Amino acid sequence: MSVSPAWLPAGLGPLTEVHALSKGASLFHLGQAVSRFYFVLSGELAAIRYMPNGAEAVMLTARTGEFFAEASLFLPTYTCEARAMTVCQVLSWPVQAFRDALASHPEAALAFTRTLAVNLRRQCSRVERLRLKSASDRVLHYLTCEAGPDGWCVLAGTQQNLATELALEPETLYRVLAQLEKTGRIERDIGQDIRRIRLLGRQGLECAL
Amino acid sequence: MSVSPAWLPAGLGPLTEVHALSKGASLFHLGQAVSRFYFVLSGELAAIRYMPNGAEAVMLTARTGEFFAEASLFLPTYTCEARAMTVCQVLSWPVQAFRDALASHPEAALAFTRTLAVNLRRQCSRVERLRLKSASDRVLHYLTCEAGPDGWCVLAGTQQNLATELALEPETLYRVLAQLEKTGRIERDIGQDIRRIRLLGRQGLECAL
DNA sequence: CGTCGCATTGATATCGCTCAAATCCGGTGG
DNA sequence: CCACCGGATTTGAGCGATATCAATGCGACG
Repeated sequence: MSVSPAWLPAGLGPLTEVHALSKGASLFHLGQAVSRFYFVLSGELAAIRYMPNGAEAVMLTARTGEFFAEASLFLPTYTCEARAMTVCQVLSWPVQAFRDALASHPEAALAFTRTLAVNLRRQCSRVERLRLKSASDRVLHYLTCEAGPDGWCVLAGTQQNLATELALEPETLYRVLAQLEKTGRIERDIGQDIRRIRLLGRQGLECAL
Repeated sequence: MSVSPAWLPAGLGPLTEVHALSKGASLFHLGQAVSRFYFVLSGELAAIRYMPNGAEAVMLTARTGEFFAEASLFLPTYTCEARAMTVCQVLSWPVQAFRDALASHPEAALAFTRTLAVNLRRQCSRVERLRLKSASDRVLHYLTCEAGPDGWCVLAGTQQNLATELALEPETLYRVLAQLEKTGRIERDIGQDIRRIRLLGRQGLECAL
C-alpha cells in the first residue's frame, strides 16, 4: 500500500480516479488513444505485447508507489496492453490534466523529473547486473549497488524475493550465498525480521578516493 | 557522432565545455561534489563502482546521443566513478546552470522529461528481456519490442552487436536465429548494408484489439 | 593477394535449472 | 503444551542450455 506523491499539484485532486483491479484485469489496450496516466498504490501492473504465436512479452512493470508507463504521457496511443498481474489499487488522472499540471507547477515538474531520473538509474543498474552471466557476479553487483553507508545491504523481503530480483532460482541463490560466506567474501545476518548481507574485504576503500 | 539536443536553452551555449577523452579516462570520481552534467557526443561512458576485491561493477552506461547519469542532477555528490570505455567526445554544463535552464524554460524541461521517460521505457524493456533465461525468448522479445509498423526489425549494427544487446554470445545468437528461421518463426533479410528480421505468424493480430 | 572482421557450424565443458528430500520456523488449533 | 501445517531455507543429484574453444567460409579493403 502506498500514497500518491506529495508533490502532486492540488488541482489534480478532483480529477483523480481510483481503480480496484482484480488479477488479470486490463486497464487499456494496444492502439487505444492515451486517455489517463496511472500510479500504482498497491500490487503490480505490467505492460504487455503479444507475439505472433500468442505468447506474451512483458515490456515493463510498475509496483507499489510507482507511476506506470511514464512514456505514455508523450504518446498519442498506448503501445502495449496494461494488465494487473496481481490484485491492484491504482490511481489515474487525465493525461492532459497531468501534463498541464506539470507545465504550470515547476516544482512538481522538477519532482517528476527527479522520480524519472532515479528510476532510470535503478533500471540501468538492473540491466548491467542482468548482463552478468554468473550468479555470484550478480549477487556481488547487487551488494555493491545496494549497500548502505555502513556496508550492510538490508533485504526488503525474503531471499526468494532477492532471487527474483536477480533473475535466479532460489536454490541457486542459496548455494551462491553459502559459497560466498564460506569463502569469506560476504557476511550474513539472517533473522526472521532483519535480513542483511555485507561485502567483506578491504573496507571503505573507494570512499577514500 | 552526434549533436547536443536541439531543445537546449541557448543560454547554456557559452557554458558548454567539450571534452575529448581517451579510452579509460575518468570524468569524475566517487564522492566528488557534483559539478557538471554530461552528454555523450560519441563513444561510451560508464559509471563504475568498485567491489572490495577490486573488481569493477558497471552501474550504467551512456552512448552516442545520450545524457550521462541523469540522477546526478539531483545528488550532492557523484556516487560512482565515470570512465570512458572508448575514445569519447563529451559535452558538459555546470549542473546548477543546467537545472536553472530547465526551471526557466518549461518547454526544455518537458523535452528533458520526455527524454527520460523514453529512456526509462527502453531500459524497462531491457530488464524484462534479460530476465528471460532462454536465448530464443530473448530474441523473440526483442523482435516484438523493436519491430516497426511493417513488422520488420531493422538491425542498427551487426548481429554481434545484437548479441551484445541480448547478453548472448554471438555463436548462440547465430544458432538461435538459424533455428528460428528453419522452423518458420522468423524471416531474415541479411545483407551487408541492410540487416533486418521479421517475426512470422499471424500478422497484425494485436492491432485489431 | 593477403589480411581482417563477421558469419557459420561442430565439439565439449560448465553452470544454473529442475526435481527431490530434509530441516527450520512461526502460526494455528486442539 | 503439543501436534500440525505452510512457507522459507538448505542440500543433493542429474540434466540441459549456453558458453567456450575450434575450424571454415566469405566479403571488404588495402
